[in-house]
Amino acid sequence: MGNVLNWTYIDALARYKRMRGYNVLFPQGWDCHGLPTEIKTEETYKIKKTDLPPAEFVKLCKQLINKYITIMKKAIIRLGCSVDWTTEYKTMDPNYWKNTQLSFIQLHKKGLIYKGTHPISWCTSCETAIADAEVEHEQKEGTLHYIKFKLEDGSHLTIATTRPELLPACVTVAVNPQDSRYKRYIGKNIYVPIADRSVKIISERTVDPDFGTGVLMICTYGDKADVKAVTTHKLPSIILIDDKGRMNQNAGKYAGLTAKQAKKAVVADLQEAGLLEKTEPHSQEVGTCWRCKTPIEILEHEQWFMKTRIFTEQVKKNTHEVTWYPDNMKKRMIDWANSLDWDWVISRQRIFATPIPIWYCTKCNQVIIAEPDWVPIDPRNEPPKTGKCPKCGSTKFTPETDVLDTWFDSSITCAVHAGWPDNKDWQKLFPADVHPSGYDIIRTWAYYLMVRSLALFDEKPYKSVLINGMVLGTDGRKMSKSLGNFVSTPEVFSKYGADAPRQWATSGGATGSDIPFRWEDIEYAWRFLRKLWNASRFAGIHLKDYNPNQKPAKLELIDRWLLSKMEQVTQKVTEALENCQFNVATDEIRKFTWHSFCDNYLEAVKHRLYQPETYGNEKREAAQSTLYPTIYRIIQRLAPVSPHRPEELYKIMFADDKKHESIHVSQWPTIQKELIDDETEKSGDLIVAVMGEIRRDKAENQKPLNAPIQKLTLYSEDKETVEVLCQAEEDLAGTCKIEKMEVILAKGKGKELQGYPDIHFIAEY
RNA sequence: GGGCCGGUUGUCUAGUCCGGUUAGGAUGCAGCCCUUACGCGGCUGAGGUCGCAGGUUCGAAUCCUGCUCGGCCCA
Repeated sequence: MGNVLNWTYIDALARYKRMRGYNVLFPQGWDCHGLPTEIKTEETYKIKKTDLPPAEFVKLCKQLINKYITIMKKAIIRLGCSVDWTTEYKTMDPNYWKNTQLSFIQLHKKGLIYKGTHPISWCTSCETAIADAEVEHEQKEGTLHYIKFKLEDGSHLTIATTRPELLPACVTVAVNPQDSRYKRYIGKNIYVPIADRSVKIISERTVDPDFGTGVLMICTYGDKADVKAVTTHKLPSIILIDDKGRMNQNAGKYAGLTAKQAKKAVVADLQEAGLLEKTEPHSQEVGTCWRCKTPIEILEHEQWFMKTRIFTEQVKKNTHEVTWYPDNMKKRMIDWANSLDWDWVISRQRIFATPIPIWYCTKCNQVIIAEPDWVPIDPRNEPPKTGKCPKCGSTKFTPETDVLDTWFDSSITCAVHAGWPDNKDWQKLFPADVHPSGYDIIRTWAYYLMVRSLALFDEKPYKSVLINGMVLGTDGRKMSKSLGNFVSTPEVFSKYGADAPRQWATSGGATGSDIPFRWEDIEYAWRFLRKLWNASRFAGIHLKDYNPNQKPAKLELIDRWLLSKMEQVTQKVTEALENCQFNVATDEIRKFTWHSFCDNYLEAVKHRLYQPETYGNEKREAAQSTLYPTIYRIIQRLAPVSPHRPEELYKIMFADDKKHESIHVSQWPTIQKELIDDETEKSGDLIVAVMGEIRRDKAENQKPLNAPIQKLTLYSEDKETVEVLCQAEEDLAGTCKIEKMEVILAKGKGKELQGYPDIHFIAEY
């Protein structure tokens, strides 16, 4: 149902803008690459990606993702999204990843892409980098070792660690600046045993004084906190462990041992030196490989980077220039940009992704980057088109086997949709007017689009961002298959069609907020549509002999009341949609339709419609010429949110007269100011209040609603009020079955009219 | 630990930016009603110290401060 939410937002906006006369470009692309697809493929075919050649594995990934695209496309069409399917593309198609590679080459030329080392999570058993999403966390029993670190004055501090084998990689010792026990040691040197060198004690407020002794050793790298500390304090890194999990030459005499063996040896040596104070059992959360459960190591590896931090100020400036719906979401982007510690790591050690168009000369190590006219190209299958190394002339090359981060594909979508790089005039459609997104990916999609667009084109990628929240299950938690609070979209569609869930999506909460899934809300939307259908059917019966082009009839107060309200509501709905306040728009349409129109107006004119012989044909025509534009207006305003039912009604009731191909290309109503009149609305409200009061009175007296009232006497001391009541006497009497009615300019007698202390009445049955 | 969002009737939610309406709607609950569109309906009613404590103001759900409890994202 999450897709229903975000797709409804986009489609409602597209349909609304189309009715406002815009030639809306509504493209659709499928983001295919990435880890989830690889994992799903492995699960589905019960294989490991290393079991077969990369090209074969990619083929399976494609098959699988195509299957899901078919399903999703069906759902989008079923939802009624007005996508222009001629624009459809998939990021895994060479035609698309050609663009991704081209953008890589351009950025490389601009000097914005470089290679550098970076800490990454690594599985020493699978010998591969793994993404954060692949790291599982499990509770493990370990041992906390208390180790003495000597100070220059001969005293010592004791640190607690679960990984004594990392002592040779200890780059600093940290204490909390608030900790009165250790404050005075900050800046002093301390001697690291085993490593046989001194480090400086630093102040770090993330150190928990209650853990162990409150003194923490920072190693490269024991955990993510170490990575963070190294970055913030600009510390060196000493990598101890190799890709297979063995100690390297940095471990000195422990080189060649496994981490486990090394731990044993180090502990024995510490004990011998009298530096091991004590040990105690300790339960801790350990990151493990999702596939083989081996504890992960954080190692440094060479990666490709894009320079992003140099754009931070520009990103912030442009973010402020973008309109955010809702506005507070821009903070997430600003905070994110401010918090970035390092540049964007764009390489991935994976298979199903856009290849990095790079080769290395086997002889002289020269880096060869593809020329713009070579792409799309997969270095894993093809040598560089020059044939020989430009530096040494060698003809042997090693391909770059790393691939690009999926976000490198999707961070050029705004430009690609506009026609870049093939259409010369792509800048006409760039920046995009709207970028739709869930708030959970502002830090990725919205951010990467911005930074890439600034780097490539020196221009922001979008003028506005439309944010949708998450769909919550009936238990109030984010809806997901694993939590078991999942409701499938086809199930909802089969029970209620598409229009009702769309209304649920727009009315479930303010734009950008999470909305809970509730069957009751879908049902309400469905009942509303049925109500509209029945009201239209009723109107249709009475409009059979109505000619929209006939000369306008003289309207009664209640007619003018409805038309004035209709204009006001149209104005409110228009403003709401202009600001992407879909909930406000939907509420206004529903309230007007159900209450003002159905409950009050229709009931108030039935007598005129059914009995022209009593009330006169002119009054029937007045009702007709109010009904007709009102229903048209209702379905027009509803069309962007719930497109199907309004279209059906349009075809039945209006198409012959209005002659648009569809209601969705009809012109959005402009406000007819001459119909708005505050006095009329006030007077009409009074008449509606009297009708309500009579209903109440009948209910209190246990009378049926159509029970006749022999005589109704209304009292008011206000002359204008009396005039208004007299003016609507016939509609009042006709609606409430009042046989004789009297309005008296005098002090009140009888019951008070609710909300009008000046008006009293007596009903005689 | 950092950031953001939220706490409004039994339940879900609008309103908060820009202070003043009888705090709106839905659902649930109770009562009544065959009313020439709709009983898959209509009418009527009950239900709220707007998280807590201060402050600003003639006036606070709304602005400010602190606290508290949830949720999400990032560490």
